Amino acid sequence: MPPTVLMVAEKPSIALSIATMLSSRQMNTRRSFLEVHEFDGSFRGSSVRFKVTSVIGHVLSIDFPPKYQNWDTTNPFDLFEAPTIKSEANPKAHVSKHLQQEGRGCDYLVLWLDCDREGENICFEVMDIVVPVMRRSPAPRQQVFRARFSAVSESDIRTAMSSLVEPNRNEALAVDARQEIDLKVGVAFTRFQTRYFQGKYGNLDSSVISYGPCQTPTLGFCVDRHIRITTFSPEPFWIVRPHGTKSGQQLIFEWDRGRVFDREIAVVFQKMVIDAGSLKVTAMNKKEERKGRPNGLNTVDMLKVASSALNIGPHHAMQVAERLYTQGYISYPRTESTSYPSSFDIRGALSLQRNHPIWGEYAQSLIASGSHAPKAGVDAGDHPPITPMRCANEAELGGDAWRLYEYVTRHFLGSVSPDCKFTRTKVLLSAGGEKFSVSGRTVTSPGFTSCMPWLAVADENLPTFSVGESIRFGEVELYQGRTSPPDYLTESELISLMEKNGIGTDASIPVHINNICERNYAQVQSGRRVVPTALGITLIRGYQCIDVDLCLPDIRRFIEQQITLIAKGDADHAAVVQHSLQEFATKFKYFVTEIERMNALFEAQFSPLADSGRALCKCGKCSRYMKYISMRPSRLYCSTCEEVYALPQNGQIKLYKELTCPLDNFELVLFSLAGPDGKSYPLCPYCYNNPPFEGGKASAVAEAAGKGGGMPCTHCPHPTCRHSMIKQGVCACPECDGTLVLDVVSAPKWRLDCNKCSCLVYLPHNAHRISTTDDRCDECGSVILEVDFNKNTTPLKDGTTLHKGCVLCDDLLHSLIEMKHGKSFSRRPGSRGRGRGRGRGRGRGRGRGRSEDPKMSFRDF
DNA sequence: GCAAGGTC
Repeated sequence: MPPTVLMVAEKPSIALSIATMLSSRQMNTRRSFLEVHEFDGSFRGSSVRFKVTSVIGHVLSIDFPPKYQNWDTTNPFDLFEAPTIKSEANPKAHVSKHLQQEGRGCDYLVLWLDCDREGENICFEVMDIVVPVMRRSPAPRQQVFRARFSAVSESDIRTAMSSLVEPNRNEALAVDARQEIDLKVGVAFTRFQTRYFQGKYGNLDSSVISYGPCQTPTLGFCVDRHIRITTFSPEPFWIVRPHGTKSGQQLIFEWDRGRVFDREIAVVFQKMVIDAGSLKVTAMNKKEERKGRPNGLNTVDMLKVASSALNIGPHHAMQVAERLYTQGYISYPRTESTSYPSSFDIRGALSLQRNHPIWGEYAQSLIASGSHAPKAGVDAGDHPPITPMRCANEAELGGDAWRLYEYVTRHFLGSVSPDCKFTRTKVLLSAGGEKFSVSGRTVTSPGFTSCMPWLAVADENLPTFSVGESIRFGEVELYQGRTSPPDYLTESELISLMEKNGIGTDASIPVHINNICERNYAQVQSGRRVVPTALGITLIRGYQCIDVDLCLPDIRRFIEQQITLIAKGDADHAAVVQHSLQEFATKFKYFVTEIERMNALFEAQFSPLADSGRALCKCGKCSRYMKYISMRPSRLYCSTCEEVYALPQNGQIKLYKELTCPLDNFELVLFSLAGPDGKSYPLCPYCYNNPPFEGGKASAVAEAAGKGGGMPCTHCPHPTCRHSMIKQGVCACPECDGTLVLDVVSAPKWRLDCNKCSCLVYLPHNAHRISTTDDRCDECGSVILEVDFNKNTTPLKDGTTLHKGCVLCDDLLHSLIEMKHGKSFSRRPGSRGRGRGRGRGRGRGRGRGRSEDPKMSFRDF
């Protein structure tokens, strides 16, 4: 067996390119969790087996340990000093397992991650996983190499392969530092603000009042513009405008002073001009000018055009572009570069378009002309600019995909076309000592504007003038205008501002814009203008009152500049993190002490919880009605106790028959998800927020109830309450480790709902009543159901309606059930007489502790 | 329920 070299790229597409190039297309591709391309070759003088695969971006992502996940018990300030953990970023993709499998026993590891800081960081994630499982070689031999390439081109890849280096730990550490700072700062501020303001106001309409060093300055830009608009006071101005006719053409001469803001002065100028009687031509100049062809197209520019010209938002534009890419219509759509690599085959790319019904002829003319040097542009060292890779027509792509493809193609054609050339003629004139001008232009060669007609330069005809000539004018108009406020930022302008200020990256800019919209801080309105909401404005004005740094782009710059010290090796990772966090912790502390100033702004804008919502159910502590606040996040508020009770989201909440929880006397509510298959379950507002059975496995049950920590009755291990999982649970879910619970309000389409996943089991639908009993099935241990069939439709022989049986083992019942959102629902063989009886009826009351998992399950088998 | 960064 020859030695093996494992090579890892940042994404599957690059692994494929690298393998294709290095193997001269002679590789075998197999599919594990991700694709692996194998071929034989030579490495450092010996014959080896190459395996090329990839990760999918970061393998790991940073978070706080579980102990710090509880919003109630964690003081946000403690987060600054809390430990952090890294866990698999996307557990479903099994990237870590994939790397271990492919790395086991390998002799060399070559890292082909993108050549930026994030890529360098991923190198170390990969090394941490792969190195421990590699074949151990004699001590001094280097086993891990870094390939540095500036483009995914054959020449670059081969050069990189022959000049391998070592991964750069400092750059990786810089990213680690950014991750930790972003996490701690973002989460601390977010949790504090959310708790503080949601505990006071009922109409904020956002599930979370988030803060982040990118999203908040992004919102800041929008609110800045809003403030400029609302504080704008228009001013009148005046312009002296002589009108004249020359060779039968009407002309308006342009005043050299532009605008004058004092009417009396403007009147004086007007009189001087009128008194002069005519305009004298003082000079004429004629210049060749050009409008430059565009650079190669990068992501940010594509997003800007998509938003401003195609009315496609950045988020959607990226989705469309990615689909075009995976279908082979355009090149990789995420790049910062606007310069074509020297190896780029412009002729070939043009050739692909030569038969296109719309621009085929134009492409042919470019090929024929033989001159198509693009502008220099910027090479960011990542991917080439976005270009078409296949010829396509509207019928094939349709809708937004076609419009985006058309733009990409026209932009490409434009970028390899000549500039647009025109002649500008400017005539200078004077009258009464005041200077005027009039200009015209004639396009001499449209160049790239032929295929990008929206950028075309229009001809402006001008009659012939000669120096010294006098032009009699007709009216000398005193035009009055008013300065007008700027408009809200267009999405495209916002992207430019973010890019200019280093907020986000090409990939994350659309995410940040999306974030501020999702949090109801801003809305994209007509003309794709980003208009901040009352919530967004109030937040930013609040930061401006307390600590303006918090919403300025400088906050991101500060972090970037700090971590650059690490990347360059000028400062120690731990020292920089420590110092930055200290700075932010101080800001956080100050923010907390001054929050009342921000609150004053909220008070003027939003309604207190006590005035919000409608009375719904009674509090178990004070027996008064609590208010249900339907605004996001929906919750219950007891104004007597001044307590907020969280509820499950995105469904309906109703009072549940005025039933009360035996543990705390709170009235139960019923939660239902929308739709015909939306499950519903009862919950006690108090227990939901304070799961009663603490310690041991019972708290694991509460935790399992979902990320919000809420514990509805369908998870409650109460032994005798008729709404508990113990009383209403029937059997284990066949799809997950949850329990199927009778949905008590599902009549007439009776069913069991899993208390964890979306699995549903429809019971006989012609039943008058279905209920759980205290009996269990002898065969499988499931709870016996009692079904009272409808008199007219009963399937029972003698017309009787009452039937008891097990949903799994009773032939009649099992034949009448139907499963939704699950694969199969049947009794597993060989289960007779085991296990199933435990749990039910053995739970104990709140606080007394439990020793046994009350959940019924098949899993013990 | 929380950040920002990769990528699908």
